[in-house]
Amino acid sequence: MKGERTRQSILEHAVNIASLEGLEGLTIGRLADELKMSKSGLFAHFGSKEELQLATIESARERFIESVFRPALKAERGYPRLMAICRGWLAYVKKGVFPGGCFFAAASFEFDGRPGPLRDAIATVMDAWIDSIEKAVAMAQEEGHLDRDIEPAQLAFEINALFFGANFSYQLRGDRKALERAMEAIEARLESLRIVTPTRQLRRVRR
Amino acid sequence: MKGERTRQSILEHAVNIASLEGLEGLTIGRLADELKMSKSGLFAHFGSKEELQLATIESARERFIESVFRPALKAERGYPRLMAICRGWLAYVKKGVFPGGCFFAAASFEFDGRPGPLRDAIATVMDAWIDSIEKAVAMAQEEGHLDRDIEPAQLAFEINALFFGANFSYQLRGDRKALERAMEAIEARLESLRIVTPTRQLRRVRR
DNA sequence: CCTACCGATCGGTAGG
DNA sequence: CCTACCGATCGGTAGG
Repeated sequence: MKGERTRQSILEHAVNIASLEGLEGLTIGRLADELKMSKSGLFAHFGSKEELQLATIESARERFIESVFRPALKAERGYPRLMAICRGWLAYVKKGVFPGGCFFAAASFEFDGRPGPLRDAIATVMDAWIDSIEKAVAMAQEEGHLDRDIEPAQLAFEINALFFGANFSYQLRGDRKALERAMEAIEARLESLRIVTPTRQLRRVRR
Repeated sequence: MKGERTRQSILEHAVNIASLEGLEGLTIGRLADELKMSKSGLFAHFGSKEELQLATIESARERFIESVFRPALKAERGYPRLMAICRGWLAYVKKGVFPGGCFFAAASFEFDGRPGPLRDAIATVMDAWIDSIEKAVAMAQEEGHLDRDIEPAQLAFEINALFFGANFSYQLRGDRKALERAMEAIEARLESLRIVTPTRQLRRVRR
């Protein structure tokens, strides 16, 4: 039990370091120092640096899901949930859920040229995430909220690109408007694909 | 003269390594090994690792400009040049001008959380690049090819986001359609802004 | 451009 | 969880 608590606090710290300095910039010595543990004591929790990195990715995945994906599931299927995902993602960057911006955007670019288990783990998380966006798009089409002509994979690609572009402009360029720019682009794109039924419009006007 | 040639060949190799493993993953020992030089012989060209990294960024910038920006200047001002920039960027990823995908996308995400001269150098290159896109948009508006209502900074943001999203999907996810998806999104967006029809204006005014 | 070094830090191990 | 250690590699220097 206590070992598990220690392990969790190590990983929370590891995720924060990695989001700023990269997963390769994460070193056991520094992590132990900052947590006032011995290197070997910390090391014993994982067995190898790669296992530590894999556990760090998994911890980051959980934090991401709790912060962005799970809250969005409270919104109604279809257009509202798709919008909740988008607003949630931008809010997650603004809130600084990871101190260095989106952990997975950084990890994706860090490992896209390095084959191995770390790259595979990151790709698996990202595949699942893009798939979640695609599913939200498909649901919006099924509910009759969104034009069926658009391929879910295409729209998911575009939405994710605007997320990454927002993270880039916000974190590197310090563009305070970056998150609003992304939202504006997403809204314009979704609006152009939206199917507004008369009943729905009436309900909106009355509200 | 000969020293300069050696320096250039060191930097070309350094750029390739850094595009795959990151600017921090670039080490003097490995670089010297692969170039069959002594560490200290290579080191003497730069004086410090940071100077090597800064020179690597500058070398990558030159390669990028020669590959993407300068060819696009041959296209006519306005819409054609803006399209040439977009096609050129996607072709540059497809051709593998840098073996690990876009050097500056990777460097941006690697250093956005690490203040210092390297981050500043990368930010300066990216600011200039985004500015080039903005200028191309503004010219297209001046030439009467593009709706003047769109803010150049907004459209440049969107185009760059689609570039980064394409690089991500292509490099990490291995999505062969990624570059076409980005082009499709860019074309759809530009097409929607291309000519201001009376109908469109009416709808806008009413809002 | 080289050989021969330096102290610091890396991931990891032995033994408790 | 610790101390005490290992070989390898890091950026960098001295001297030629």
